[in-house]
Amino acid sequence: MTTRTAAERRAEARTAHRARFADCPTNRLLDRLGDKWVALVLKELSDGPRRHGELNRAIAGASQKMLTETLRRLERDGLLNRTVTAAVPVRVTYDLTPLGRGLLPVLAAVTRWAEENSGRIDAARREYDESGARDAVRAGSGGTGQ
Amino acid sequence: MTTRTAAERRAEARTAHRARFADCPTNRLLDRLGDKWVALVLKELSDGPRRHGELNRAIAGASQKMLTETLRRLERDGLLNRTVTAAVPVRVTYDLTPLGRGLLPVLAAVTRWAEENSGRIDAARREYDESGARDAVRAGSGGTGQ
DNA sequence: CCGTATCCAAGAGGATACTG
DNA sequence: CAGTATCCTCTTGGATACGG
Repeated sequence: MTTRTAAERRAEARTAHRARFADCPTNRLLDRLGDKWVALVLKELSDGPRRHGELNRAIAGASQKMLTETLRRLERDGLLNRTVTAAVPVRVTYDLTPLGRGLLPVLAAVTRWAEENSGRIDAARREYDESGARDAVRAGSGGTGQ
Repeated sequence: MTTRTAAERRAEARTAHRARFADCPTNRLLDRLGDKWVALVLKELSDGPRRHGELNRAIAGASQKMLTETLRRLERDGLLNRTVTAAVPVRVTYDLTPLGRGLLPVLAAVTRWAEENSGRIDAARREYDESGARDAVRAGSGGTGQ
């Protein structure tokens, strides 16, 4: 019985596609960058090393938990270094690795586009929300429809 | 009674920071780009218009619900157009607007960096996971600690 | 063919309190 | 100062079934 239902075949395709998806470098990166506080942390560190407390104050919106988790993930990915200096009280500094620094231009490109076009996006949203998107219905000749 | 506790002042700072955060163009864009299927949709449409069914097959990992939601959001943001041709069955095509097309180079920059550096990230992760991150503890002289 | 509605599981993110 | 632990909420995303 090699006969699988259409539903089964679709389910298989899903699984296969998702496996590839999880490995895709672009999506992995966008996933990280999409983490709520990653961009802010990278930006803050772009000026030089920062202590934990400094980051905590600069990125006041993040809970301490989220800040720590974000820093841990970035450290694990090799984007920043965490340096513990044994003193009382202990001093912990974070700074970007060369790898992390290499990401800054990419982030800058995102930022530039975002700032140049956020007005257009807002305008599009207003139009969409008002006009109920009752647009562009072109009369078709009733083709095959595939 | 203008005396607020430290906790209250921190809570206020949080709220204020989050308001600014929500308006930040960069974070809004990263938020969209972080949506699980946005990058793939944009990539697929970069070659030209696509029908709903074509996207559904090309991006087999996404559920129909997510695909539709993704497309709606992108349409609302003015990044793509949705064109309905009245026929039986109905034909719906999506294609990038100039605004959406302008985003492609940014996405390309992300993709390029990701592909060039995903190996380094994987290496960093392996090292981090193995060596338990018992690194870089430099002996301090017991300074002020701020 | 295209889309919507419903239901549901998993995870992200946050508040708070406590430790070295 | 820096970090951990706990608990809780809300959002994301997926499965499934139905409607135009």
